[in-house]
Amino acid sequence: MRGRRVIGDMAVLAPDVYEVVSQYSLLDGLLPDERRDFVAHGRFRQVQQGAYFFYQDEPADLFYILISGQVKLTQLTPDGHQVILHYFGPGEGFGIIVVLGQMAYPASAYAVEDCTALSWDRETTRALMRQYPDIALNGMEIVAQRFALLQRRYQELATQRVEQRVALTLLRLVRQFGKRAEDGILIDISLSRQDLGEMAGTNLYNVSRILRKWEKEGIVHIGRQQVALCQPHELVVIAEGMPR
Amino acid sequence: MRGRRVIGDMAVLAPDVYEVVSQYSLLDGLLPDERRDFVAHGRFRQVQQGAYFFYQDEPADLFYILISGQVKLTQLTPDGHQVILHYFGPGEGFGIIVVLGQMAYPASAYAVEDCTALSWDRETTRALMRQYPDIALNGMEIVAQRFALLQRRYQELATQRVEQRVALTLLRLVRQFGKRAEDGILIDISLSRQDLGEMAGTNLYNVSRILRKWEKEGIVHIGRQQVALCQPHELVVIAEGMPR
DNA sequence: TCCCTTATTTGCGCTAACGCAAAGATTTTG
DNA sequence: CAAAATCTTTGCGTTAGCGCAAATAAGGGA
Repeated sequence: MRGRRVIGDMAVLAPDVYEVVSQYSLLDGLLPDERRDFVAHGRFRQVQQGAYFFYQDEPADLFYILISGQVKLTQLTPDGHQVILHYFGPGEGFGIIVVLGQMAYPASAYAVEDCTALSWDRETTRALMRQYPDIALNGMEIVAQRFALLQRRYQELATQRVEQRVALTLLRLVRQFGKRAEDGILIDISLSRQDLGEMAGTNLYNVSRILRKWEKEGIVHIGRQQVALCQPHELVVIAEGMPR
Repeated sequence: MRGRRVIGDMAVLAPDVYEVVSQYSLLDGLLPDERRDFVAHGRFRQVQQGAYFFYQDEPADLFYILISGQVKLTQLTPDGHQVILHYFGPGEGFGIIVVLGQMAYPASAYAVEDCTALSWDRETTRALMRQYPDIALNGMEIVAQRFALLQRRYQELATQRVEQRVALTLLRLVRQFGKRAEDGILIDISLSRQDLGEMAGTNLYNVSRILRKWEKEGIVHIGRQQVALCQPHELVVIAEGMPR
């Protein structure tokens, strides 16, 4: 992140911010000037590592597009269990689904690293969607994709066993956060066994046992809070098949 | 359903059809004439019991609002497991989330009973949303609610045990399809033990055992393909609490 | 550098849940 | 009305997965 100057409520942003936001598929089909208008309505916000963009059950009044950093979307159950619904990286939007309703955030957004983001409030978003209907339509498409993904994860949780779900979780994360490394493709986020458990619907003990087994089979390389895939194809086999 | 006359591609519909559709929250904030315009663009379709409105993986080109009957939204896994994502009753829309994207239906829509519905194709829907931006905004809200519901079910599946999930499933169904009856509140859809299992993420044997236990405790009345709740509050207790 | 905190591994016992099989009940069909 | 089909119940053996406990490893800060 480079600097910014604030003029009234709006932010005149460094060029790279515009780059990141305007490439988000929410703005597909808009002209450069329209994109600039959209970005100019966003308010700049920084959230430190370990802090929250918003909390579950709080009124949903802002949606965000992440510029830099990583965000974890979590849900806490009344009995203290936590579930990780999604990780977001730069250029992805979150809160977008709920900001238009009069509802509360159904989940909390936690800054895994120091983050910068732009935010838009409900009324601004509504106004922008009225002015540029493409934004609303693109929004629907983004939501549809996230919905389909969640449905699929629901189905997996209902029908697949733990080992397959961990494999599926890793494969999804590697598509989103994979970076080439010497020892395979590294999932470039801080990811504890606990985190993986909360994503795959199990506990840290099982995750540890499974990763350990895969490590011995040469399928993955694991370290503290990180996983790298050495033989992704083997994971695909595990994720799909495996007689029950 | 009363009669209909088809003029070109559009349907001039009996008043009760207009009633059902125009009360759907998708049309909130529209004037009666605008609602009529929207409804007039819908195409009438009948689907017999046991047939499908659409199949999973087929291109998503139509969305529907159900006029009469019941629809089950299901997903089939590669290894043959079925999951029930949702039941729809009259006045509810389905396929609405995906029709705007270029995606395939992520699930199949099965007619549990003889059904009648109106449908709109992608281009018509886009055009109507451009013309009446409220429709797009309402659509976002509907989607947001369905999304929050699915997230919650995901979380339940990940953290609650089977008995609680069955209780939660029944409580949700009773809110949607509950009808007063002599022996309590009947869930007025055809609902086998298998169906309940596919909703709650378990198998028919466990569902049978659990319902049987509750029957003996006087909490529910069960029959072939049906469930009535006698003491809903007891179910709430089971759904929430229960030390692990 | 050492200490403290946090993350990971692994053994172990336990039980919730699975799923076959077979019998019983209810509905549909010919 | 009998036979077939479908749905439900229940016994029973099995096991996948849970979660405590305790040891080990790896950072991070003073």
